[in-house]
Amino acid sequence: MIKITLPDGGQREFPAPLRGDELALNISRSLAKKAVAVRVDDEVKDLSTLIDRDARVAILTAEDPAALDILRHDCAHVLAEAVKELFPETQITIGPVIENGFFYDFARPTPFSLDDLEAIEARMREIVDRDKPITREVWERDKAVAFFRSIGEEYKAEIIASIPAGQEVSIYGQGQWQDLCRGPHLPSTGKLGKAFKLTKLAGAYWRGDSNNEMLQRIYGTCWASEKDLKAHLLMLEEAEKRDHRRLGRELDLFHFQEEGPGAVFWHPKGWSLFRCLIDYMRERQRHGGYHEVNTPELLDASLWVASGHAEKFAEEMFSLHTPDKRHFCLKPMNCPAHVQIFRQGIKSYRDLPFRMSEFGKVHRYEPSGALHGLMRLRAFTQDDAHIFCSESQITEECVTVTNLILEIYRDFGFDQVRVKFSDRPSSRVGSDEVWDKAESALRTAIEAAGLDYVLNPGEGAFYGPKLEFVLRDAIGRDWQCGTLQVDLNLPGRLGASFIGEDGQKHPPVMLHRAMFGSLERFTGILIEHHAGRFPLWLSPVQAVVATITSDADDYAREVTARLFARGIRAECDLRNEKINYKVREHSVRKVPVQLVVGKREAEERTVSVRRLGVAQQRIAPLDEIVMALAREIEDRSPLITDAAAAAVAAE
RNA sequence: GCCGGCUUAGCUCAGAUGGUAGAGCACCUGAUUUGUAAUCAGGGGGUCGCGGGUUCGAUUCCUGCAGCCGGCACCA
Repeated sequence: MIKITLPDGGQREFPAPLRGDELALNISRSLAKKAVAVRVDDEVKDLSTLIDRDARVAILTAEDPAALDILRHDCAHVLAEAVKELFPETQITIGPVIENGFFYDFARPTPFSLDDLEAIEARMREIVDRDKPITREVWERDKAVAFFRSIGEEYKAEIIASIPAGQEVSIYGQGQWQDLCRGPHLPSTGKLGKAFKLTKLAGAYWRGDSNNEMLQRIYGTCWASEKDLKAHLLMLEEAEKRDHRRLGRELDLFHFQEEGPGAVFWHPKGWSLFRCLIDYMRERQRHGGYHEVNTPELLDASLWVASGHAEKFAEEMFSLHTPDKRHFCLKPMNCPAHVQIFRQGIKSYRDLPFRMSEFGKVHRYEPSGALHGLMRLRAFTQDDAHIFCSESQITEECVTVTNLILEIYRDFGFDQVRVKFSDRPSSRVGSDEVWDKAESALRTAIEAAGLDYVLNPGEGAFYGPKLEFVLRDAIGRDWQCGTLQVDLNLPGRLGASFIGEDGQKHPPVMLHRAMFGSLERFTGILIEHHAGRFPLWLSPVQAVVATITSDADDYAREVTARLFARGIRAECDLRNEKINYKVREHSVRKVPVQLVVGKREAEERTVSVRRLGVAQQRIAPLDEIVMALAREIEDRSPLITDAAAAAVAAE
C-alpha cells in the first residue's frame, strides 16, 4: 500500500507503485492534461517517475513556478534539436537554464547569423508542434561516451567522460535527438508551448576558460504563457529606458568620446550629482574620524615594484617614460601613496587607529571589451580610505566600517545588501601564516557585525582577503560597490611602522575600504535606480521657476534669487513660450519641482507648485515653499512619489 | 582581449543594385503675452566613424583600424 499526501492535505492510497502521470489522471482528467512534472517530497521529477513509497506529491502545471525551469530547460533542448536539424555539422555542448531563460552553446566553424536565428526559432516551433514524447534512459557512463563520440559529438563525450567512472548517466531523447541531462523534463515537446523567443547571439568560451576555443552561444527566453513573455519583453524595454548611458545623454549629465575610451566627460549637471556624493561622504567621514588627504596620480615605477603592483597588476597599469628616461605609472590604487603619508614622521601606538581617506582618481587599463558606460571605466574615482591600526583593533574597526557602509546604502534607498567574503587568491604576496591571520581576523569581524555572507573562494586582493558589499537596485540588478580588505602585507613591504607600547617598531595593519566603491559607478547606479528622477537633494536642477507671461518676470527673478540664497539649485525660465510648453520641457528633463508664477502669484506673493509626475498643483506662499524645499533637501528625503505628492497636492 | 553586430545632421532614425543624401525633434530668426506635458511661419546645418583598395566615379563594394552595442573572459 502506498499513501500519497496531496498539497491540499488530502490523502490517497494505492495498492501498487504508480507513475506521476497516472496519479494526475487519478486526480482529474484536466489536471492530467496540464501536468508537466511531479514533485515527490521536495524533489521535482519527471511526470513518468514511479512513486513507490509513501510521499507528499504535487502535480506541477506550467503555471507552477517550479515548473518554469523545466520549461526553460526543455526549450534549450528544443533549440539544440532545431540547430542539429538545420546545421548537422554543429556540435552541441551545454544548455543550462538561467534567469528568465536559457542558452545553449554550440561548436561550429562559422558563427550563426541573425537570419539563422529566425530560421532556428521557426524550426523550434515545428518541433513543438510535432509533440514528440520525451523519454529518459539510464546508460552506463562509458557507453554514453562511446555513443556521443560515434556520432561526432566530441564535446558531449568529453563532458560525460568527466563524470566519475561507473556512475550511471541519464540520457533524454525527443524524436531523433538525444542529450545527456540530469532532468527533469516535460513529458513531450508539445507541452513547451509557444511562449519563447531567441534573444541574442554571443561568443562564449568552452568551459568558461578564455584559453579555450570560443563557442557560439544562443540565448533565449521562455515563459509559461504568452502573457508572461510579453510582460518580460516589456520589462526589458523599460529597463532600456533607464539605462544610465541613455539618461546621461538625455539629461545632459556626461558624455564619452572616442579619444577617451573608458573616461568620462562630466557635464555640469552630472558633476553636480557627483559632487553631491562627495559632499555627503565627506560629512559621513568627518563624523567617522577620518582625515582626508590627496596624493599624486603619477608616481615612479619603483614604488609600484616595492608595493607588488608591478608584479601582480602590471597588465592593468598605464605607464609612461619621461624625456629624462624615468618610468612612471598612473596610480591604479591609492594605498601605496597613503602608506607614504603614514611613513612621514614617527608614529606611536597612540596615533592608531589612523583613518586616512581620499577621493582618489585611479587609472586601470581595463580590457576594451569590459568597458561599459560609467559602470566600468579606465579612469575613476574611489571614495578610498586606509585605516592604519594594530592587530587588536582590527575587529572593532571592521565592524564600524561595515555598519557605516550599510547605513550609507540605506540613505540612498538601497535596503538589500549582500556580503561576499573573498579569501586568498592563487596569485598573492605574503606568507600563508600571515594570510591565515588576516582571514581569521576578517571573519571574526564579520561575525561580530552579525552579518550573513557567502564565501567567494580565491577572489581576494593580492595583498589580503576582502569583504565585498553587493547592493540590489530598483529593478533587481546586483552591483558590487563597497569593499573592506585586511592587509598585513603592504605596510611591511613599504616600510611602514609604529612604535608600540613595548618601545619596539611594529608594522601596522592596513584596512582598505571603499563604500561607494567607484563614485562614477555609484552615480550610474543611482541614475538607473531612480530612472533619472532623483530625490530632491540629489537633483542637479532642483527647481525651475517658470513664468506664464512677462508680467511676472521680476517676481520670478525674485523667487529664483530667494531659492538660490537658500542654496537651492534653481533655474528661471522667462522664455516667451506657453506655460504648457515650459511644463512639458521641464517634466521631460525630470526637474522635480516646477514653480509656476503668473500675474496672480506675483500680486499675492505665492507660487503654484507642481511636483514631477503630478498634474495637480497647489498654491503656496513663497516663504513657506522656500522653507519646505530647503528642509526636504537638508533631510535628504527620498523622492516624493507620485502618490505622496498627490496627497500633498490634495491638502 | 575573444565572438558577433553597429557607426548617415546635436538626438532618434530613413535612404540609394556605386552618380557626393532626407524626416521628426533640437537649434537660429520673426510673429504670438500665452494659466500647467509640444503656438505658428521661415531659416541654417552632414568631407555619411577614420585610413587604404577596386572603379571614370565610393557614403554605398572589398580591406585594415577605432569607437560603441550584446555576450564571453576580466573586474570597482
